Amino acid sequence: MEILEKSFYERDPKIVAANLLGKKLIRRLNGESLEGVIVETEAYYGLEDPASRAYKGKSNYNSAMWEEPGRVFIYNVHNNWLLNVVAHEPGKIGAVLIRAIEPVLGIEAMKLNRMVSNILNLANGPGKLTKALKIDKSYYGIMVTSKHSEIFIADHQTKFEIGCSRRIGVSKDLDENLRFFIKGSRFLSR
DNA sequence: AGGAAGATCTACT
DNA sequence: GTAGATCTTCCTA
Repeated sequence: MEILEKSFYERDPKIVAANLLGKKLIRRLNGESLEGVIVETEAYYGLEDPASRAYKGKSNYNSAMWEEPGRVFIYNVHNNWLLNVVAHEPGKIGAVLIRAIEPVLGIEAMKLNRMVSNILNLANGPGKLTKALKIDKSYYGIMVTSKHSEIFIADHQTKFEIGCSRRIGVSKDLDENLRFFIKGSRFLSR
């Protein structure tokens, strides 16, 4: 198992979003390892993207989008924490939202965190997967490129086709398909 | 003090 | 599949 390096995230957000599909999201919790395969992502840009948290300029809660690629960027919407990874070319702004994972390890712990029993309903949405993995604002800014992090992303061997569509739930979207997903996966958010 | 938000749950057609 | 209620965090004034 190989950790994705910082250079992986130093590219256009949509490239990173598409390439994160099939990778493994790993969460260390109380000596246990909770793992899932990323099956759905979305790319977000900076000042030119009306759906982006960075659209209205830099402030305290979104400053991570300007900073080092490979850091965790977390914010809250409707009582849900959403997990992003900072991703952009040098000097630019951007992040990738992780929208859904397919649970592969630590499933019992995830069920307890979510209080549901159906695996298909464990982490098939951005707010659901943070609950399943017990992720919140306290992890803001940590690097996902280190094995010692509580959250990191590793390479993983799978075969699949990539699908893409408009972003979900966005009131003002760009004229481009910026949502990426594994075709045929049963663990997508819709 | 007021309002908006990249969502979720439930209940329905 | 869609519609409506729900609610915390953080912005703007």
